[in-house]
Amino acid sequence: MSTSERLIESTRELLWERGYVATSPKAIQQRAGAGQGSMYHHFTGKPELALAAISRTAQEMRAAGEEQLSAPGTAIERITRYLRRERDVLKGCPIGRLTQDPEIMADPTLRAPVEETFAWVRGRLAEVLAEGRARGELAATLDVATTAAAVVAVLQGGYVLARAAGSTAPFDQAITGVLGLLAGHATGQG
Amino acid sequence: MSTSERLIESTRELLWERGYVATSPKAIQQRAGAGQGSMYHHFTGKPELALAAISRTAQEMRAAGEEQLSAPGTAIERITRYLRRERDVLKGCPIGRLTQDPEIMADPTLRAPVEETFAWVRGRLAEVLAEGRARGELAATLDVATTAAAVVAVLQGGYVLARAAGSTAPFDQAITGVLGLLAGHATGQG
DNA sequence: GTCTATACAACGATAGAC
DNA sequence: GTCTATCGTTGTATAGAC
Repeated sequence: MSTSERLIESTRELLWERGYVATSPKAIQQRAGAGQGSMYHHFTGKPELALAAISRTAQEMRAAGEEQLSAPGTAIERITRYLRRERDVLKGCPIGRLTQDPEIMADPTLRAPVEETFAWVRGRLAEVLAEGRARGELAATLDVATTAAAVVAVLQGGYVLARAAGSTAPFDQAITGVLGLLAGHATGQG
Repeated sequence: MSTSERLIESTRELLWERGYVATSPKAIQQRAGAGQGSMYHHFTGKPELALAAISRTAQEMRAAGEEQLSAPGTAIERITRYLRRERDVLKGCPIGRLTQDPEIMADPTLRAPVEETFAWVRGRLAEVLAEGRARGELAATLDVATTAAAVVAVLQGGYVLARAAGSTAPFDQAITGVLGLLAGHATGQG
């Protein structure tokens, strides 16, 4: 792996573990096994490196989500697979956590991938729900946009609860809870 | 207001706006209108000051939640009032955001109030749901613990979505969404 | 109780040799 | 492309006068 690649991957890990403000160029260099000068040769500074890292993570998250949500099955099955796929729950969401970082939010360039990722997930979930509704699998009265927002919110909030508790249990409970609520809107005719 | 009080209040604001890592003693002093020596006279350092600030915020959050959840009305009405009460949505949850701060999570003393606050909210919501179920207002099949976790998660996740979007709209949608899902489990006999 | 002075490490970046 | 040296600033805290 090239030095440039190692720098980006190290930044991705550190942004996930510690966030932007708490990640220093020095820490990135050490994890990448690169020197000071090497990092500043490949990147203009911390913001440019962070943008490369965040863009890549956003891209991967979207690809992973698309994999679960475009798979065959009923809407509820696909959403269940999306919510229950293997996750590093206690590490939190690598994109969601960035919303708490003041310097990320203050920089439109760094914030854009975060904003786009959540807009995409909400839209994609709403599409899946709309398909289920159109097939008669879900109640005709179900509002797909607000339901999609609630589903993504449970995911993001589940991470918060898990980290607060120091346990994955609240995350699993929240997922089970929202799937139980959603089941009440299935027609049984999927 | 005493200097000590001003220091605690300034710390509360800064922890909310920027988090622990990104909040410096200097910034706290400036906002409080206090000098360097004055701060270190009243507190041993940043961690002790943060503990005072976090404890107070946790206490207030709990009191506010209790106010909505103990009010008269059906379970759904009380939870609706809790979820829809006025909030500084774009600032995020002052307690929830701390779960993303590496130094808060690494310090058991600072983390304890965060953990306790969410444990309390989940338990209290489960009680309200159990009351509604006992009264025949909610379906007997409803799992109160997982539903409570889902409701809190929607709240916390709603903040994340709103900050990512730079708009309160996704927060409101997520709340509307989960209340819509919950309505499907009402018996209509409350 | 509050102030100024001081200390020392870390941060984020630049300079210039190799 | 990578290294070491250097820089100015900020973070966090202590010392000691008033």
